[in-house]
Amino acid sequence: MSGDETRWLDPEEREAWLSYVAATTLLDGALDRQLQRDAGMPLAYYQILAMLSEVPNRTLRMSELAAITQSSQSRLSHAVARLERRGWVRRKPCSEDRRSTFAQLTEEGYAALAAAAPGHVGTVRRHLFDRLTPEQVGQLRDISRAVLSGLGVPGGDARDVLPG
Amino acid sequence: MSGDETRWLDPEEREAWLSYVAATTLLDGALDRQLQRDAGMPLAYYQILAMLSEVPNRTLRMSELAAITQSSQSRLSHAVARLERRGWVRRKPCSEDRRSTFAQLTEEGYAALAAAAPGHVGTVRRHLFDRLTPEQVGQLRDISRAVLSGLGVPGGDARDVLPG
DNA sequence: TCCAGGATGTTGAATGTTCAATCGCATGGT
DNA sequence: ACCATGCGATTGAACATTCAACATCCTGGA
Repeated sequence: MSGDETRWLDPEEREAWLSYVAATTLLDGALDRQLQRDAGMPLAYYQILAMLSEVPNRTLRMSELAAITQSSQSRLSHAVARLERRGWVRRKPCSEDRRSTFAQLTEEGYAALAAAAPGHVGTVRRHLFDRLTPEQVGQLRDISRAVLSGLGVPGGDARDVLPG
Repeated sequence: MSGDETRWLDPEEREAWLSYVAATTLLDGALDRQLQRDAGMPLAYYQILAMLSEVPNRTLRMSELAAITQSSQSRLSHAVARLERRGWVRRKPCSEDRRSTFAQLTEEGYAALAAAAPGHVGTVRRHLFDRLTPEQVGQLRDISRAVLSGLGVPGGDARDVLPG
């Protein structure tokens, strides 16, 4: 608002930032390409299916699904529409609150997820966890949580990848 | 190739992974929205302008610019086309190798970048560095570099944000 | 010299995401 | 009971990215 008091990044921060940006961009791209190539879906869709797969009845309200996948409602709505066309997800109206819609993973959707999971997890492992020490895994978790707490997300947990 | 030997994520890895995915997704979204709102450009375009701004003559070959911004050539070509329409970047042919094209930051582009930089850096600081200890900044750099080394990127450096 | 193969860059179509507007429904206050 | 307000979800248009195909040019070897 008033004077020019921008605090620029110091050299340590700058290096960390550049490495971080490059690493996340490339990692994201690698995961996306692997899934697109081997399973015909982008990473965002895999995450939707994965979240649904781990929940009772494989069903969630659209708004809950949006929250758990860090997606806007609009984005999720478009995504579920496309997943529905592929037969991987089914919409069902909610009788208690008729504004709500349930999204349910179909059998075909579960099968597609189960087929995609090993390749996806393998890629995550190869590109990320195989290169980190156990200490670094903990550090990554703590750093991520610190960022989340600044974006209005409680330190709670969630689910992904596949059920046990 | 043979039996089902998928190594799933253990609980530590799983937690780290879920936190990481949520944090990067939300951080990316926050940075993108801030820039779009305050400067009318997505983060990817900011990074293109920032890289050009820190290089002699504010000029790079398209392929170099693609490499330094972790972008595919196609993506960069589309992006530069749009930046050119806005008057922020100019293309120039390369006489030594006529397959190549130079991309040069215009004065207007530099002005747009300079106007956008304080808000962008402020957002990075608020959402990321203000929440990390100095140790964690170093950890983040090391983790990112470990990932980069597994994706065919040398541990070298690069530039971003703005020149000094 | 000639040409095969690789490098550089662009293009169009298909796909995915964002933004703003909108619709129907629920809730709480009067 | 009424209605203002806000929530849940969807839609269409604009925007951005990916993928495959293409055009152009360089390079090295026969």
